[in-house]
Amino acid sequence: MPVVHHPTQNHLLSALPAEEFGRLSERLELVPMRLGDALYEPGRQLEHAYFPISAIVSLLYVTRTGASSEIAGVGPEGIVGIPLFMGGNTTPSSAVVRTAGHAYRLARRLLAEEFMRGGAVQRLLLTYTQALITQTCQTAACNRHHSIEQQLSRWLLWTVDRLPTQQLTMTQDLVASLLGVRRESITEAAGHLQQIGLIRYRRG
Amino acid sequence: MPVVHHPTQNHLLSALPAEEFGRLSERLELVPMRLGDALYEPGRQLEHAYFPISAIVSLLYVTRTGASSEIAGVGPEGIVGIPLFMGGNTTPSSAVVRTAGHAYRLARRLLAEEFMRGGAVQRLLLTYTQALITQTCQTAACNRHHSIEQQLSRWLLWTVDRLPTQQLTMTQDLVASLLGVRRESITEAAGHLQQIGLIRYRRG
DNA sequence: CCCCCTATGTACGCTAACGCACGGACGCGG
DNA sequence: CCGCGTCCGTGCGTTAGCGTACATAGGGGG
Repeated sequence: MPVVHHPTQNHLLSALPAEEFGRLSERLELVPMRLGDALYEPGRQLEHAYFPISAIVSLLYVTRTGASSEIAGVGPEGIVGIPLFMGGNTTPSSAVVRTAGHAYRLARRLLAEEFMRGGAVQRLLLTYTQALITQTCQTAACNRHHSIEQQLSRWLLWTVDRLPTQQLTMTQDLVASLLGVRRESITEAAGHLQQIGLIRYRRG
Repeated sequence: MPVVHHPTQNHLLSALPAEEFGRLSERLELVPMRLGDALYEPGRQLEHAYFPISAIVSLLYVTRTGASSEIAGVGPEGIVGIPLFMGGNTTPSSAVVRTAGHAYRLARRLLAEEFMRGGAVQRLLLTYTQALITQTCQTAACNRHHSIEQQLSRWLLWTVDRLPTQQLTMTQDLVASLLGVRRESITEAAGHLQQIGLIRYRRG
């Protein structure tokens, strides 16, 4: 099967054969994503799918009492908006931009049409969905069994794998609310990781 | 769209139109499922999908150190073997029979073929997959934020919803290993639930 | 250059859950 | 009816993480 690479930084898009990519490329809009932007909120109708280029997006599950936790993350390797082609038009989780950057945006109807053709687009999206399921399973297991320091480490490794540099700008407060723990616990864990020389950081 | 009900206790199968169900019904094998049977183990190639009728199956994620936790459950409303049509032929989780009963079994190739036709089978399977994702998200969030008693309650409610009677035969030890907690913690939580009159139980 | 806002560090008591150890009780098989 | 294995209850001490409160420190704007 011919796999052609295109000048796109999103791995899903660049793995598409020329034909499919050609159909889609005219419909893709390049949009900026600012830190904290909420792409989806639970219950709301989804209107677009997003293919991150340089941005990273968190899928958050927020309980009725306001406690939240990150279920999974999506970077340039994936797509935000899986429910659009899986069936429901809403999602139980919200999607928040965790690292600013850009993404290609595609309207709901166009994605659904292309998915229904059943070609490479469908196959790629389903495979990625399977990978995302795997990620949520890991998250669930980590939430039960691992210490905060372990979870922070996992989170950091996952994140720098998706960044151009090894540097990351983010407050401890934000990390804490993503992991669903106290800010002070992050201070402690990050302090320890720094002390044993695995990371360096300063304000911000 | 015509939805015809068939003499099948599996909700996915009975929601199929007559044509699709007809094609599949000859290929379905009725198999018994005993408590503790391992349908899948991580890394192993999957050979069959299972449509539970009366049985309930746990999807477990087991860490390298042996600690495990239930990611999701599958009863008569669903199917075990989602990776078969999503792409990968292996799964990161294992599947274990948690309540004995029966299921219809379908060979990998046949399920894939039917899925590729893109009709009602595909639509139903994808919608169910979306539902399962939702369930795993909830599990992840519960694992982080809720007490053991809350999680036990959720688990019990989910389970009796999928049983013919309100009765459930299971050792505390097994429940504990599913939830990924100590057996003693279950004793305590179950004892309290009994004390305030929400449940009754005895040995087994 | 200084001030203030925000982010980070630290300390203390509290609770949920853990690990371990053991006592007791139910119920099945002989 | 008796014994024994399995399952359930309980009681320790220990620990990770929480909630709260408050003390520093960096750094951008006036």
